[in-house]
Amino acid sequence: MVPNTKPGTGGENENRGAVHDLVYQEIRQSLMVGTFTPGEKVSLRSLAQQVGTSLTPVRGAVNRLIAEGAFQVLPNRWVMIPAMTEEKFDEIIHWRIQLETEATRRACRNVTKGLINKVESINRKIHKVVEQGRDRKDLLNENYRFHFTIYRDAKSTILLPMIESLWLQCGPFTYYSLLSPKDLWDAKHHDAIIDALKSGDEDMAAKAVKSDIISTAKFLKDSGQYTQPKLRRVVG
Amino acid sequence: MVPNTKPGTGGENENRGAVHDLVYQEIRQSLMVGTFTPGEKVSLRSLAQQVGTSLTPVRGAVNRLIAEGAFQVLPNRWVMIPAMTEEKFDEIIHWRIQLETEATRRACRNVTKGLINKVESINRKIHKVVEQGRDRKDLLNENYRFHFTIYRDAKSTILLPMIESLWLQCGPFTYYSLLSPKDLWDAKHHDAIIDALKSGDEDMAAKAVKSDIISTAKFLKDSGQYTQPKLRRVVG
DNA sequence: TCCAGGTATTTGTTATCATTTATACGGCAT
DNA sequence: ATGCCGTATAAATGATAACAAATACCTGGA
Repeated sequence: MVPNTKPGTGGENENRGAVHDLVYQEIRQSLMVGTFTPGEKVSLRSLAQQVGTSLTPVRGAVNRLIAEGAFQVLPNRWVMIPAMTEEKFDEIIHWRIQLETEATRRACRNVTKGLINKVESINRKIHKVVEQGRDRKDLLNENYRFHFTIYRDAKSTILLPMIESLWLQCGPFTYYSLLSPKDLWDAKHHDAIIDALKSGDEDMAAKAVKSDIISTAKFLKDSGQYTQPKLRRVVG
Repeated sequence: MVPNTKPGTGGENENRGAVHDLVYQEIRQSLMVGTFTPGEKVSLRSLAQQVGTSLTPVRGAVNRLIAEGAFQVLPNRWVMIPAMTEEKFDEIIHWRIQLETEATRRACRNVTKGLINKVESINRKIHKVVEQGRDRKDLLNENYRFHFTIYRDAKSTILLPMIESLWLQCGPFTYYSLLSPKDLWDAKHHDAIIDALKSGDEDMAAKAVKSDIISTAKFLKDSGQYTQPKLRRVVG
């Protein structure tokens, strides 16, 4: 984060006119990586202080995240990370299966060598991280990259935002469930997905993705808890 | 729209603290009712002038609408009403069927006399408007109310926003297709939906909703055109 | 007549300030 | 000691101004 320049001051940042996008990405990343806990309240001012800009771009980013379901507005007009319930989680998983299998099918139909290479590369990295043990944040990021690299090739402006929204809605919960180290999540279905992409068999690809989602969901449900802390202030 | 009060001026409006919501509703209404045409560019300042506020609340509303897919951001950072293509339309219809049948099923499961009364009342109004001829704007509004009165009773924070988004994305196109007066759209499947709700038969309800969506979509595809004008300035 | 370059206008973006509203804290009465 | 009321603090919200970039327009030359 660069700006916070006075109105008149030129500001020595390239890529001007996109600060709220950077803020959006930063908050989104924080959501995916456990900086916020479900049920936690956040204030625009603390976010602004965190990212080092004024409120304006933060408001833009937060508004977008609210519309995407990542944040929730309380009657007080305060913003919080939605709590997760089992019912909600099951519903999200249900629609993730519907939408993501279809996206995978479409990606399968116009599969290219480039896609294969990209997902194989990402998958290698995932396996390496899993073997080496820790670093769950990287795991979450790479898992996201793995799936959305495929979904993007579905070339659908309808599907992609809906899937993104669903991921965003279970992002914080996912991280906190992953914290409980009973088992270690491995990306064991990823290879099946890649094989299906290689063979161009969309039924197989859809089945593999479904298995991946279900097994990950089961893993989360086993290790996660729906009780939400509601403690923790975001900054000082 | 009331405000545009100078910072110091008190401003004699009730319901303060929700201006951007009003703006959102107003723009949304405009989208549903044909004030904007697919492919048209809109500027924040003209919108602000239209609704009589400063840019700030407009920006909030527009950001939300962008996230919901109702607006689209061009590389220039300009905002436009997305154009509709046949492929996109088919995809939207496909998912509308999936999501709305499920929402209807859920509403059917916890159906109440209150819901029946509400939808019957709305449906009567629709039939009256259809008989009397014109007034397409009212027709669109009441049709929206009819369906979402049901969907809201599905009590799902996951489903409802997704369905809203899909409606919003085909809103402007819907109106413009409705302009071509080859036939007149009638709500002929609404009665079947109501009957199904009354009997609590969720399979029947789902089937009725699916028929409604398909027939409405067919109507739009017959009368509508995907070519988008791209003319028209929003105001002076 | 058509094209190029420069200026003016439009538009988005951000920062700042004023206002309002809701929560939190502290004192008073019971 | 506990509950209620008034003040203080913190929060979102809206308006405005300054800036940057892109577009539109206008002028001059070929």
